[in-house]
Amino acid sequence: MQIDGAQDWTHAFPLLRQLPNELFVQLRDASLIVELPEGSRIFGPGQAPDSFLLLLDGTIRVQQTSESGREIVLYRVQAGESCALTTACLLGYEDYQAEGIAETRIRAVAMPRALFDRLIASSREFRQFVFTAFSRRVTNLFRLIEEVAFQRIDVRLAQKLLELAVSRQHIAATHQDLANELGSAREVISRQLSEFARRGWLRVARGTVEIIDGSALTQLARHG
Amino acid sequence: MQIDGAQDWTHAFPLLRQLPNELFVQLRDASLIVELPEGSRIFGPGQAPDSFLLLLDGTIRVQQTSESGREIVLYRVQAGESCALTTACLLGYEDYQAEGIAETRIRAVAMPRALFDRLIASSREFRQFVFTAFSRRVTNLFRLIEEVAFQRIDVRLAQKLLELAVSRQHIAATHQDLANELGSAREVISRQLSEFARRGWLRVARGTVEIIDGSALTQLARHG
DNA sequence: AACGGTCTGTAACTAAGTCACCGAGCGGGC
DNA sequence: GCCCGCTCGGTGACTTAGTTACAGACCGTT
Repeated sequence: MQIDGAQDWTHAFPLLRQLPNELFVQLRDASLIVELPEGSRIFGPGQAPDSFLLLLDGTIRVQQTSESGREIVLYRVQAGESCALTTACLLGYEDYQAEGIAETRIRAVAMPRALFDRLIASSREFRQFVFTAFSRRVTNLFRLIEEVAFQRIDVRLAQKLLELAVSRQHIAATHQDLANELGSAREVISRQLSEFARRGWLRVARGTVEIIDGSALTQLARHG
Repeated sequence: MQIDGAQDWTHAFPLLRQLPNELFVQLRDASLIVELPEGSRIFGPGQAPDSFLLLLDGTIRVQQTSESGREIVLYRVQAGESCALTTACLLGYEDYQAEGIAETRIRAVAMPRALFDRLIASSREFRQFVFTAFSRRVTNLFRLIEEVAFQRIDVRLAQKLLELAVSRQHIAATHQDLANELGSAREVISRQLSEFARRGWLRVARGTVEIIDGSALTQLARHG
């Protein structure tokens, strides 16, 4: 089965194409494509989602803010992934909330709750899809807890810089941005960056970090 | 529908009694009751579960250990709850692991994976049960991350002491135990306890903490 | 060129974690 | 009882992380 033109968003979710024909049609027809500008708050205090989201384009940053204003990024949802975890949580058990922010302009399929339930009920493939996404997220949350609790900040910063660099050398982020990623404080990050710069591993300029010696960072990141 | 005698474990899970008769019978017949002594490792490096657990009696402690040997308790599974999160994770996406330890002698229903899948597929009630458990756990993980990242250790210790006390005054735990609960270090906990004792909030003896002024602890616990 | 906002640097301080060591308490074996 | 060994807790010196309170640099706008 093929769907053509503007309607065909299903290429982004190969797994869903394995659905039985009937369900596939339901999914295509009952789902809504939503677009949101960069910076939108997708969910969080005051803005609970009423549907299950499949992200087509863009990235969603899920983060938490403390009373004192410090932030930490919990995870990101990329194109081709579902917002399973947070969505299901917010749908299922209202109580406490993380915040989902569109990091870029995003396009997503919003699946009504009833359809989500029907799909879970009727498709082994869809269940697999959802549970795999869940478990990957939870795995990462476990890792995050371990890192926040036990890992040194210089190691975590090195990891994060490498993660943000991905083959580029320039990272566009303020020290505050990096602190928010790690749940640390700006001054702490500034000091660490100065130290890295002193060792010749990188250069800092207003709003950017340029990686010079990636392998040194990699070594530190692996608990060097 | 009623089941009598030794077989009837379903009273612990009222929700499951709402299942359609046919499924209920399947569940009862295909599930196995397992018993494990205190201290057993239920899952973790080297011991993955092959079934979904519903806990009838006892508590399971889910924790993580760092390279350096420091530990942190992620959550506990109590009687009447499912091990949904970790189980599903370990089943779904093998990679990283927390460790599940029987804190007491435990009795649980082990549901084969195939049955779990069948129940998810066929029962709205069961889906609700599983997803609610999931979302509650994830909510708590989010809270844990926030606390580890942003909360002062004295506040966290006060919270933990109150949680462990639950209307009793005596807590049987070594300083190391308390440190493991919070993902902190023994010396840090010892110092905090000394300080609490100095203020007359509690008394410490080898292996126990006796709470004297619960309200002072409560006040601190609420970020006093 | 002046201005206001954002971003970064710095110093002094507190909190948390680490390291190394010691001694107290406790239980078992004799 | 007494000794031995182990667990548990206390302590001081030190490092790392986070906080507070600034000051100054940078940048786009007017």
